[in-house]
Amino acid sequence: MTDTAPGTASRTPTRRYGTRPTMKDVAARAGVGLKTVSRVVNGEPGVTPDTERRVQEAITALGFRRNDSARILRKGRTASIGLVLEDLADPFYGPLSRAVEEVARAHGALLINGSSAEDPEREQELVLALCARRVDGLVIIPAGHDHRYLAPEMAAGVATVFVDRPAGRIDADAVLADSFGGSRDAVAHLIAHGHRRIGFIGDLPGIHTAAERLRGYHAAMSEAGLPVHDAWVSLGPTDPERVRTAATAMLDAAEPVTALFAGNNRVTVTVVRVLAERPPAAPVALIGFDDFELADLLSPGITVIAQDSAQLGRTAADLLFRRLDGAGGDPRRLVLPTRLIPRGSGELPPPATP
Amino acid sequence: MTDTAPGTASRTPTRRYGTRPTMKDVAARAGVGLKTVSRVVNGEPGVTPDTERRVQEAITALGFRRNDSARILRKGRTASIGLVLEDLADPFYGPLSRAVEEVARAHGALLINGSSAEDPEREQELVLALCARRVDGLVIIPAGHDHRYLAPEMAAGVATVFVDRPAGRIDADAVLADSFGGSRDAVAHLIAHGHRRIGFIGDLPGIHTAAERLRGYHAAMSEAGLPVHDAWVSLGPTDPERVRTAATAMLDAAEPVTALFAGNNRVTVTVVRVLAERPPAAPVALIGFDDFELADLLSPGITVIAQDSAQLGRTAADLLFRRLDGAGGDPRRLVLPTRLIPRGSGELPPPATP
DNA sequence: GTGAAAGCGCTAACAT
DNA sequence: ATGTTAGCGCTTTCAC
Repeated sequence: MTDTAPGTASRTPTRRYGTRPTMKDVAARAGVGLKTVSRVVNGEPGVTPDTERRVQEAITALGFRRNDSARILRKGRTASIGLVLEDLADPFYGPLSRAVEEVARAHGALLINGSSAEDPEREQELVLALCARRVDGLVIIPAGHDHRYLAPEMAAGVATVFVDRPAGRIDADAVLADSFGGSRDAVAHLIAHGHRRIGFIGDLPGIHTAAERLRGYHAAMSEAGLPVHDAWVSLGPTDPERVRTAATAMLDAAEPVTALFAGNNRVTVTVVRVLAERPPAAPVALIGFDDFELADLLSPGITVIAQDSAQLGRTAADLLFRRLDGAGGDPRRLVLPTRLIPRGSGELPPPATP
Repeated sequence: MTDTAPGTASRTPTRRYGTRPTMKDVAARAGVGLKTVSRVVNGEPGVTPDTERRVQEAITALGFRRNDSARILRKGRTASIGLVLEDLADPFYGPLSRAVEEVARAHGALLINGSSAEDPEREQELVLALCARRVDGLVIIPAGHDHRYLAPEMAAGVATVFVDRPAGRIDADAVLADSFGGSRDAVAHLIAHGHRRIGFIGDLPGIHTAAERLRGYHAAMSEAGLPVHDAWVSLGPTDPERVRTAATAMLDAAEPVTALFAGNNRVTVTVVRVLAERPPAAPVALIGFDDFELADLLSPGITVIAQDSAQLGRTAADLLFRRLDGAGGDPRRLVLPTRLIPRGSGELPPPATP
């Protein structure tokens, strides 16, 4: 890892790892003042081309790189924003975080991010760590329901925007998809295609989007004058086992559901697997909330309620930087529309009843 | 957003946003010395329960949060690592970055990440920005081919591990999947099932993995004594249009290929679409490098060469932290095995020739 | 056009 | 058990 000049028997003079040259070192080597180095490094005017060259030489010779920690300490702004999401590996959040990053980049800011793993304590821990780093702002996909711990930080000037789910017990900017409307559309679509017994398998009821989607389901059913049996609704964790059990129970009941509405992409994928294992003679209709790759290539294609997660991220980040640029006013709540994409599975009719 | 004490007509004394209380402020309010506050904040011993309580009260009353920029400046270590990848939205990198994050978290470090968008300049810009922040270490999925710009940083003690692709023109740790072996296996599998004319559609030839996969393709063909026609190989960007054109050309040629090997997940998905649009009478065999969700639910299921991207990330991060803990020695290159998962598409025979 | 001095908020080293 | 002093590497201010 260390290289020695060819023909040199002894090691090159020991260079302590972790000790980096500072502006002072560069100044000494170039024979100029500290401030002149600072000017060159930051491209400030007022330096002779000749001195600038000498400083540049010293910089490359020494391998100098400005220490941004010191700079941040002095300037107060970090040019970085924090992103806290639920799970980096969830495909729904990929486009979202990428969009946030693009906006941050356009504003010359770095992205620091972490996953809460849907754990409120971990979310708080992460958020406060980011605050200690003095990020200029935060984009949060909340896992918890009580964000009062953020009040002092926000009062101190940390701009904060919540995405996908609103903040709990605190007033803050939020950018959401229309979970209620999208779900109502989905269920109404199934009803329009003749279904009367429709099941809903959703995420944990504590999660805002899950509750909204359930509300949309109930709204569509009641608007159509249809009853909802307890056995048709299942809320819980989205692990395959739970979803599989729930779906099977609804499909094997005495009066089975003829259509299913899946509350998010993970649920949908598991339901697709369950349906694929059942006799194709009596196909079950399915609509899933969230689009996913290859949904169109399955047979039948999976009808979904699509929300644009990149748009969600972009909108949130835009709002954040507007706040950072001094935009005042009350906390805003932006709700983005969803879109029903019919692909076949949501248009299957119920089995003919004699 | 601002609240006023009830019964107070005038605004509370203007609190400048962005000005946060410091340890000095806390010390003054608690009537103790600065160092005592530091002790309490950092949980160091040597503080009376009573003074500790007074300090804690002052901390919450003032909304104090330690400024980690100052701390970092003083301590020299940032407890953060940087991750530079190609595209946060690519499903292949989700599990990888999540694994890196988990390891970082286990070591009490934060993750700062950015996407290079497969642009070498942007990669360098990002890496150097992270170095300026004095990250303790870097995990890099390189976009460029010349990483000599990193030499001064590495000499200064920034631990660096490359993942998925090796570093260019510099000696550094790398954790790779066995692209060559996996590809050879894939093509040998197709040959074993009777294919003789096999097409390869891969990524840009400058990308290390793409070159290795091409090499594996050639190795398998030549080991079987089969010729390779130029028209059977297409390397280029992975956008759908390019892949679609390449696949169509190979399939519609006078002597069409009877099987395709797709060089990565994006290519595979497009090829699947192309094949789905063609007459099902003469099915074309397909193996894809990289597994992807729902590959088993398509009909036929898609046979793939799977690499464990989470394992790749975990291994890289583990190595990084071992380096940070002082592990010396020459740069290492770790190669993780791949696994062929037969699902149907790779086992289709060539059309019967009379 | 250039540089010296002060200080950002914290921790390390040394008093008391 | 607690406080004081110095200084991390930079930017700000002001003097030359």
